[in-house]
Amino acid sequence: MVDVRMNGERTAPTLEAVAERAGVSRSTVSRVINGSPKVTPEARRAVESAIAELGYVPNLAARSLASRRSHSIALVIPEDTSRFFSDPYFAEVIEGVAEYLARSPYTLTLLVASETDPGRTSRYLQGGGVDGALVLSTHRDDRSYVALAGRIPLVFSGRPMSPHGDDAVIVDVDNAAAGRIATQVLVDRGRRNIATIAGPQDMAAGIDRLAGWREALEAAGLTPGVVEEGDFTPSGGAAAIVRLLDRDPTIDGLFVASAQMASGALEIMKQRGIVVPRDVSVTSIDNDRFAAESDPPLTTIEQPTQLQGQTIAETLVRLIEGRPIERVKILDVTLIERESV
Amino acid sequence: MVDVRMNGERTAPTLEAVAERAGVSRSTVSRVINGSPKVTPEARRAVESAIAELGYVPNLAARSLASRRSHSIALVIPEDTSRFFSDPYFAEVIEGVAEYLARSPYTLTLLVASETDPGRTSRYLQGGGVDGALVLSTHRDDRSYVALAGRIPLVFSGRPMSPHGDDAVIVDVDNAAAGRIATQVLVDRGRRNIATIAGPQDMAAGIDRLAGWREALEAAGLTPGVVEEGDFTPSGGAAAIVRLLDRDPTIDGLFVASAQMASGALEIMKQRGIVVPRDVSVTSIDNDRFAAESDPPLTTIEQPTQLQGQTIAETLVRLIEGRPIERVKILDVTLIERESV
DNA sequence: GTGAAAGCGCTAACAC
DNA sequence: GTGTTAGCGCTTTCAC
Repeated sequence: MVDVRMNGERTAPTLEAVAERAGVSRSTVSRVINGSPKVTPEARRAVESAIAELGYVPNLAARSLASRRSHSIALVIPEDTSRFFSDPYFAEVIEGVAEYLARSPYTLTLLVASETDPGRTSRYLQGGGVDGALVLSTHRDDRSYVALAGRIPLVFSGRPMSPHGDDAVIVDVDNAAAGRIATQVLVDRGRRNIATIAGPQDMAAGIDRLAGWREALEAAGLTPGVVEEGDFTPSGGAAAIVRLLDRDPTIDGLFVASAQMASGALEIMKQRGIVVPRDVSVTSIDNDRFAAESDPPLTTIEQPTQLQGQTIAETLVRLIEGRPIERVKILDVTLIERESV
Repeated sequence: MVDVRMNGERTAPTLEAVAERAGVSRSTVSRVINGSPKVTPEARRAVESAIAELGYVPNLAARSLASRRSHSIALVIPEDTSRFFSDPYFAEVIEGVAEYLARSPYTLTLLVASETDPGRTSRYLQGGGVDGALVLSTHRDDRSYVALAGRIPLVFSGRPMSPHGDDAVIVDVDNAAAGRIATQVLVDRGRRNIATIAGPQDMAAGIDRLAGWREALEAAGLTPGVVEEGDFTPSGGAAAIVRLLDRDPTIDGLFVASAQMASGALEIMKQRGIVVPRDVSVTSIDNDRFAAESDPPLTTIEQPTQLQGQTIAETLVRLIEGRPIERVKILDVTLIERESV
């Protein structure tokens, strides 16, 4: 039987067409496609050539309807798009995720969360289109994602801010240690009036890094210097240092919670004739281009960003497949020494 | 009847459960979900509250299997991930796409093309998981995508390099005009020995911009200066200007095919004591942070990047829905005047 | 306006 | 190892 249509519209070949052509049943075709070992070499070859001749491609919807798994996972992009793309951190996480998944049968889908209709994203995720999702934590209200965790496999990159039960799966870097180590460097350099430009206090990373700064100071028996909050961006850092110097022009040490903010702060300090590190020693977090290209280059904390990406991906896949996981995994950070202290 | 399982595993409520609870048929539920007008207000309310009470979410796989449309479109990310994220151009295109789609029933999926298995991406796209795809053109071999155009709705952002029939749908900016205008500025400033750092000659944008430069020079009766090729990145631009000055240190005008390359070139020129624009006038293409933050700020060509994103999205949606489209759409560019000429 | 019935294209027991 | 038989959860004619 030949497929003839009045309008010439071609229909994509189905698994059934492959079966007919190869002279086997649909089950056998399905087995070949899914790599089952229970197929004789002859049958396999017959099916494979039928597939090639027909240019057959399995229908994903049918497959996942029947098997109840899509073999695709989502990485939700919750921030406004422009911030997401301008922050090298996200790019590295994604690289790690993509790298891990390339070696797995899972496809990565970056889901741009609609700001206009937040429910839409969560509906999509619950609709079975993906087997699970990766959520990069943000300051935004992440309650809806936390709630989702009970319905589909979910892994958070960074601790979510919303109250989450003891069941949220989280991969985070040791932000408190990062703050502590970066501050300790300042202490070790003999700095005594150590201020900080903290990250947003509605983000876990912002809170934990500030806590680390405070801990290091207390451990050293020093009085914490002034604190100003920035939004993790260069301009936020610039604005923060202005306020900070207004409040206390006598600081001799400064811990900045992100390299982006530090680069903004450094520029203002240069304008004001403050020489780093002669007048003020500066340390930061993130080993990205902002840290390497600032003037002077920053002594900073490197987070294993790509590893974090790989780890959230691996954890999610294990979660989906029911294999054992660590519910909370904290990754270690490293000190990178440069000229800013 | 109550859903009781030995293992306590909860099953997602189906459309049928909603129908039962609302006391209507499955068809009616389906009509409500899909916004059909042929439902009485009472039936609609009954269904809606049943949906809310059950927390029902339609199964996407089943829906698209039955309706043969997924209401989701893919934006294929073909470049290596890191380049993709470091280029502000892509971010802006995506913003445009996301903005348009937010107002439509379509969901955007960024598909990270697997380098290890190129066929995988194209199989995914053919598998019916998406109704169509957006492809950002690259220097990479894009033959596989061009071929795909015959099988699923596809819109190219930028002219693909591979031979494409007269049926490829393309949205591009007027790169030739961009090159012409940027070069004309140099001519108007009285520059006579005008060189260029061209983009990669295996990318349409690189080729067209170089052609524009040449056209402007010929129209002005000037002999084209030296040409060096860069890879659109700052370091590529730096390397190119070194070679270029080696070949001809007497240039008084320079057209650079991307702001990123121009920022790299500017740095080298500064190092060598070449003062811009006193010694050499420079123009470029792209109005991004590289153009605005370079020293001096660049006179450059602004491409309507976000509009391009909106346009490719709109074109694809129209294509999917069988509405009329312009097969090739060329967007106009604008001159931005700053201090580099 | 509403319901019944017939699939969409595939996987997954189960029997052979 | 292979085929047969049921669905997966939804949309969609087609009668009513």
